[in-house]
Amino acid sequence: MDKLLENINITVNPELYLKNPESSELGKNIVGHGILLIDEIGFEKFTFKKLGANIKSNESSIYRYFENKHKFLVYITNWYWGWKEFQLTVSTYGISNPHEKLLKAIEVITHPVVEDLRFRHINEVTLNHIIINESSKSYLTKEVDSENKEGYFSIYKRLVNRVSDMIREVAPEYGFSLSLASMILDGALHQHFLRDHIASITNCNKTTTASDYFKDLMVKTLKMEDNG
Amino acid sequence: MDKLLENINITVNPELYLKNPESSELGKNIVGHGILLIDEIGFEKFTFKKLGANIKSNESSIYRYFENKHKFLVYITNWYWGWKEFQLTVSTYGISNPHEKLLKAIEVITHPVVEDLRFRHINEVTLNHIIINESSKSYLTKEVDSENKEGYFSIYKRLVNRVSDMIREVAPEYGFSLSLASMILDGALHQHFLRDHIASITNCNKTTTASDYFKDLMVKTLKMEDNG
DNA sequence: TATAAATTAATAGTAATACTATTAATTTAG
DNA sequence: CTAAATTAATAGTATTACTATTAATTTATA
Repeated sequence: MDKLLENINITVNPELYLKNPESSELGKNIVGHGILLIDEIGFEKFTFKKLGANIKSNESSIYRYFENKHKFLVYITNWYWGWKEFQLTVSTYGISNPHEKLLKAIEVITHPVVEDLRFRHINEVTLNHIIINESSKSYLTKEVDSENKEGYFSIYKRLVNRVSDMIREVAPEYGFSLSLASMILDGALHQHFLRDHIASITNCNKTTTASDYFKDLMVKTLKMEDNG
Repeated sequence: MDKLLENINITVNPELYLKNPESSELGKNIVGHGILLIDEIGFEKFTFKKLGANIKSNESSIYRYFENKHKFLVYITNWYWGWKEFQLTVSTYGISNPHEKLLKAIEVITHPVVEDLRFRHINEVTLNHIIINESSKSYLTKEVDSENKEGYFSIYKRLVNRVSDMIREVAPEYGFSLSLASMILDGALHQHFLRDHIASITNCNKTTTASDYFKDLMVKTLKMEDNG
């Protein structure tokens, strides 16, 4: 399988860019250093001018790739969820037991990210920080309905559906598989945020992980302990 | 009890304003119309200049009350959670059965908001929209740690703790009461958002409510059906 | 009721943001 | 080798998010 996975690349909705950033060195630099800069100064203070200075390129050159910083954020968010979906597919592929499969999926979603060397221009750990701290700003906008129609969130929706399907395989009679799946994706990010910044209102920390919490929640909600 | 409740007002951290907006007509106008304007155009496009035009007052007059629009958002978010905490206290006050009490709390948190005529300058239904769509922007910032120290989120944290306490009364052996409580508060907002904008990844709608989902989740997670 | 104090309004100004437009220089492709 | 495509550089604009100053109005109190 190794060889097969080497030349994987994550496909992102072409609506999100003017020129595919994967198609040139400058493009990869924009994405790679854009991620580092957003993590450093936050999305509000992030501008293409600053990014241009950062990569010793020009503001206007970046505008040839992305229309504005909002689309840039949606782009990297899509990339992240595409990457997660890929990991989910690979790591649950061989598992036939539905219980085991679902728990593995929860693990992939809730565990801290580690660097993926196959994508050298992207630092996935930093990207994960951005997803935790900034990604909700990509959909909490007045344009969410039109952007949803344009398919800006389709990768994320597909991922929720995959998890929902796994839930239904374990508990066909459970009526809230979509809500549970979407809550786990969002909730995991939220718990990670609280652990790092408002620790007094979460039980998640280094020893008790978010994975532990969500696996326990899943087992109890779907009554998985009885017939595993 | 009615008389007692008539002159309630919600106390918000004075760090958040320069002059208490409750102390004058202009101040109440700023808050009341600020809420309507944010709901109308979104927080990103909201400016004090536009709000000034809206209430036929001057931009600089608004700056006498609030340092910037971020503090304004934190202020109205605090007001909202203070108001919710008050509702929670009142509606669970007489209930001695812990199961019943917790389910009532979940209901208060997850049910759609209705207007509270005791606060005439604030439209709570609109404010609830803002909490769903914009409130996470009040803490997803680079300043979250220092603002947390200054007590910007203390009302919210107190509310999470109250719910967590109720959870522990029902299930003392459950180890994730804080995470569960914080997830319900955040998750309820998220499910409401999805219902309104990305409906394909939630089971919540007019007939199956977010309340139904979260109550079911609570009952199963804490095994409340066995010994209620 | 006069007058001082406090509040509110109005005007002007600034650095930065989020772009667009144009032209020049460089690279790449057939 | 030349045309096309890409990238860089420069300049410009409306808006944002404020600050500072002064004037007008309201309110409190002696």
